[in-house]
Amino acid sequence: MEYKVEDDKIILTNADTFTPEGVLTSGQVFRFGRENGTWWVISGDNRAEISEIAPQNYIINTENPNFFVKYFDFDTNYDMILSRLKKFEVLGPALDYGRGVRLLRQPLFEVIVSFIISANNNIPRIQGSVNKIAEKFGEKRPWGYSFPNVERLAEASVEDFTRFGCGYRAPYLVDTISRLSTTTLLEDLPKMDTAEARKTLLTLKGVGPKVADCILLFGLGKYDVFPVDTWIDKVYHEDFHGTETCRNRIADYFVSTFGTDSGYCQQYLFYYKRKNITLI
DNA sequence: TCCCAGGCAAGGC
DNA sequence: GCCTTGCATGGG
Repeated sequence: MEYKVEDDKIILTNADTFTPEGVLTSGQVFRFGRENGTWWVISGDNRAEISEIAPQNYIINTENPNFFVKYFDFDTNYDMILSRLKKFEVLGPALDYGRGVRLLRQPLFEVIVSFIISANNNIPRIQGSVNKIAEKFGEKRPWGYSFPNVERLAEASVEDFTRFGCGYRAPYLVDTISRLSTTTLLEDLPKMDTAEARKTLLTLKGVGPKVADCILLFGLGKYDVFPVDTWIDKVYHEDFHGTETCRNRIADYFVSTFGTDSGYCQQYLFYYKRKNITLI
């Protein structure tokens, strides 16, 4: 796969390890859509539109090409990751099906808010809540609304988040956003190793083991984690025939098996397990 | 009506 | 430490 950056676009050729479906509908991002064949995604204060101009050839139109090169992680070689994971026979179907999946490098604050909302929730509802947050507290742009920064979202009340459909997570959001806006945690977390960052994240309201792992994976680029939700729980019992019931121990099992490829492995398995559920 | 969704906090032991 | 319970809300 090769890419070329121009002023207002990225040109992607021989894209054998990238598809819009794979990166956008694999449950790691909540502000995206498709309009007559063209996919769009908003991250932070940036928007991109992805068009397929030929098989495995895409044009990504955006005002910030450099942001999206990093966001889509085009400098990481997925052939290497796939060849390592391919040695595990049980992963075969998931790797074939999810060949276009990549792990996005997303803005930390947006990931923390989004995944606190994700707890015991379903993806369409999460999308609704995150988009309403942007529409009420983000900056209006020609292309829509940015996701608010921490200072701006610290103005939101429990009632606001309840109105956005966040349910019982509303007070957790207010508490955690207040803490993030009055400390240097958002600057400090990226400097920590996985264990220290995880321990720190677990002190945030609304952040337990699974949400912490999602933040580490999607917002901090830590790949030695394996978020275990209800779908991965099914994978563990149905496909790996595991006997543990405690999700912490299930996560430990996967990390000890897949090491620093755990995050990638988890995303392929999650995407494959939900293959009959369409988000767009 | 019941079950489910990218689980977590709080309380009891 | 581990185990149980309550929890908002919309969709199947």
